[in-house]
Amino acid sequence: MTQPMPAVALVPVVCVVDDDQAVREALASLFRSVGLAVATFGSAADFLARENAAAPGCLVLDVRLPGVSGLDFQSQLAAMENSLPIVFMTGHGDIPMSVRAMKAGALDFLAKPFRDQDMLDAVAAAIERDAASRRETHALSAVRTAYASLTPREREVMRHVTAGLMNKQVGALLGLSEITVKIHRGNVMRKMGVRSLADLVRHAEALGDHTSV
Amino acid sequence: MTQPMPAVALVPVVCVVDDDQAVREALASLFRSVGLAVATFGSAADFLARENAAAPGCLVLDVRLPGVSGLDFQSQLAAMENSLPIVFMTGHGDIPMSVRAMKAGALDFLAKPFRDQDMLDAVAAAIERDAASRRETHALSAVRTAYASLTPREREVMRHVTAGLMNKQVGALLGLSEITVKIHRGNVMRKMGVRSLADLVRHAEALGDHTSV
DNA sequence: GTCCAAATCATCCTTAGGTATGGGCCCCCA
DNA sequence: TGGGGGCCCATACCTAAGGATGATTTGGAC
Repeated sequence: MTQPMPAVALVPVVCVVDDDQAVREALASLFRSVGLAVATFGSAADFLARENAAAPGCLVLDVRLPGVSGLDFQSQLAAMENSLPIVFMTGHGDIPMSVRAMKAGALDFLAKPFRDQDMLDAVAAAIERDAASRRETHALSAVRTAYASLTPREREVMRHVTAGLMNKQVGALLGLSEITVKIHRGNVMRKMGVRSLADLVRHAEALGDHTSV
Repeated sequence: MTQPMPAVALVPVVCVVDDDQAVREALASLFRSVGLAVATFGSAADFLARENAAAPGCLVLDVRLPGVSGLDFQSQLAAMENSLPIVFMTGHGDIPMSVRAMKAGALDFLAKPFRDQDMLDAVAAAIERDAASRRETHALSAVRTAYASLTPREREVMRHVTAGLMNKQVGALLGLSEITVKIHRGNVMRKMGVRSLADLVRHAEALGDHTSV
């Protein structure tokens, strides 16, 4: 369906999942009319089996799907840490359904028939959110990689240093001399790629928000 | 600083706003049956004029209200920075209405008739969110107060110091001698109530997340 | 005019942090 | 049986940071 083009990997793709081919084609035409790349799928399984699964963009999902429901599929995607923003659409939805989807993190929930512009607005917002999410994830991944290169001892020292303790206090806590703490601390600064304690604290906070909590 | 507040101020209150007195009484009875404090209002204006407006809790709001709609009222509350979580209910709602409410931050949106337990669950979740929000706000208010006591110069120094610059670099940027920067820096540490640069950086981050963005 | 807070700078001293050099111990793996 | 990595410690030296004391200038409040 899509050509293996690595260069296109950074172009946001609107993934349309609907069992009605006419709907898929209509939506694909709509999105292409505003210059968006589109990939269409007839089922959740087809979507999961797609190539270029790491591509940015968003997911336009019919609530009623063959096999698994759109809401359950949303839960599955969340469980597998797929953070692609979802725009739901439905022809026979009700309020509890839409509320459940929104509470589960859906970006929008459109009842058919919807105006084309509403769908385009929702998709544009979803793509923007995905881009922001990816920027944040990308920035964090570098910090994670650096942190992974630390030895256990260095991580202990980093934890206490970013907590505001002095080298001598860290040494007392860990049963080390202040000199050794200094060495570990220097290694931490070098491996984490920071040149100031302020930056190290910020990196530690970014890691803590996603790992230890 | 403030007058001693009555102990009831810390008990979460469920504020019910509905123009139908029968609905108000039924909901009040429901909430009281599980030990919750309740206050009922026949209109948005009545709610805004309520006493003890700073009490924690949540808001149970009918979408259809006399005068202003529940959704517009939600926007008004957000504009006046009232962060009380809102549980909507409606007898004649539709999906776009519920989606708009959820996107605007509503905690839940229940279509009448709803099960009592669903309402109780929604209110319990809303109260919990409010409590968490107030804990965070309370922790931040102390930092804000401390920051407000800084002089303009001290804030500049704090900004550069938390950015990771050395005293001499700050001095060069601000056209000051390193000695002066040290004095300002010491004042910042004292006024902000921190004893380590790490804590100062964290406080600066907490402030920045809510003030500069 | 006087008082005070803010802002500025200086000297002196102490502590803390950073780096370099050198060495020792232990464990795993080629 | 090496070598390497992790971990530990020491001396030495330099820079950075923090605090104390003293002082000046400026601008606004009383």
